[in-house]
Amino acid sequence: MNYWLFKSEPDEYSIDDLAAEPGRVGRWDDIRNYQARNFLRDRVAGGDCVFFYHSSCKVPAIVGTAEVVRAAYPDPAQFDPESKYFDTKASADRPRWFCVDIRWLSKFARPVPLAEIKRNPALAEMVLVKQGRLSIQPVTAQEWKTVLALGDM
DNA sequence: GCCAACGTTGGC
DNA sequence: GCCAACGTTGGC
Repeated sequence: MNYWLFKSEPDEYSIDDLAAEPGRVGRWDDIRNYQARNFLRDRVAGGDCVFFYHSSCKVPAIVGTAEVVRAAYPDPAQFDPESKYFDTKASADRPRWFCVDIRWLSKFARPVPLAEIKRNPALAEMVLVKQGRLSIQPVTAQEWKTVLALGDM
């Protein structure tokens, strides 16, 4: 069982949008960054736990949790000529982009802002702190526990 | 809206 | 096979 952090712009898809899905299950798609793609395709597995992070907004923060209910499968948008995520170099037998399904688990009583994470010595090694601009990233079990305690009190 | 970090692309 | 250009991401 692994821990992850998934970033999403709340204007596009927020944790409340996930909670509003049928069965609270939503598709995590539109990933078009190779590092993120590789994690998604090769490492993210069913049953893994996910921090839901709101990016590119007023207060970037970890806002809740989800679980992976379906491991990587080809992102349908890459095959759809009408989609802005259409990719001419992708084919059914050689898909380039992948997505997973996740289920809403919790929304924090209190979001844990990026600024606070950066100040916390216990979280100094988080990929979120060390490397920006990565929308799918691993989280350690210790980091998971620490952030949960901060947000879910 | 600027620009920095990262991986891929493509000209040579 | 080098490396500059480019696309994506995302904090500020």
